[in-house]
Amino acid sequence: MANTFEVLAEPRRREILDLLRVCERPVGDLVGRLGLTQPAVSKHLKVLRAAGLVDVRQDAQRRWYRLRAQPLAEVDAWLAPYRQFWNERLDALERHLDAMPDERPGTGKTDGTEGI
Amino acid sequence: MANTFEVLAEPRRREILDLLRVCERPVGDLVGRLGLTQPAVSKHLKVLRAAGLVDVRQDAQRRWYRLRAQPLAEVDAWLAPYRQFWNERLDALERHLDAMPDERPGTGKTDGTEGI
DNA sequence: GGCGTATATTCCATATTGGTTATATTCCTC
DNA sequence: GAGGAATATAACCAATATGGAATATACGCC
Repeated sequence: MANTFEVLAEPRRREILDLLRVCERPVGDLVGRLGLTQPAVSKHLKVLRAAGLVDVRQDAQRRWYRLRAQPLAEVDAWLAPYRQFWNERLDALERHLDAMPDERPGTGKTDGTEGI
Repeated sequence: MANTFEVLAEPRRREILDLLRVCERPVGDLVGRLGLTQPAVSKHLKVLRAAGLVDVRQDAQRRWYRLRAQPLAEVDAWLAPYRQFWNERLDALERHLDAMPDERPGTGKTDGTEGI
């Protein structure tokens, strides 16, 4: 496993991250909210820990899990060049609309700078 | 499958997307660049197509595959709330470093307290 | 030290996936 | 219409991940 993308592929693990984004939580809390058995949750947490996506803090028998979002930056970085790509699509739509006979809702200004 | 995250979990599929981001390509081209067998590539393309991540255009026997980045916006949307999160961390680190008495690494001070 | 709680780990059965080989389909060219 | 190129599909195998039940471990408390 070890790869962030694979780790995120599991819906349950994304749920766990979503929960941990709100606050630090012990395993039992996650078990209750996810409707999974305790071993299943522990296993997912192990995977998340191995990927550096969560951190543990031990407090007696309880272990508080905390989000570490940093590895998600890797995903974000991979996504970055694509972002421009899907913006292009939107821009194309926009240009298309702009190119239409000047029927802009709102401003009637035509200063000629909109083609940029 | 069908879920964008799961589809992206495969390194080979991300490679395919990376290649298609550059330009539209026929299957054979991908086969050559990935060093995979043709059936393997076709399977990945099928998965990508099912997920709406690529589009096909038929031209005689050749099929040109093209990127459709839109589903990646879904991933981006999931990532959004986390983005703030990892910025916080960096900011915290920055504040931490700023708050330190001028003990920046590289100042040559050797009082032996840095092994923390 | 024994007990109960909270969590991790092991073992097992099942399911899915990615790859390979072989075959089918589609379309062009001769 | 026969042959060949480009791609898709089918059948099969090996590897792996997931979930559950049972068990082990760690810790605080009495």
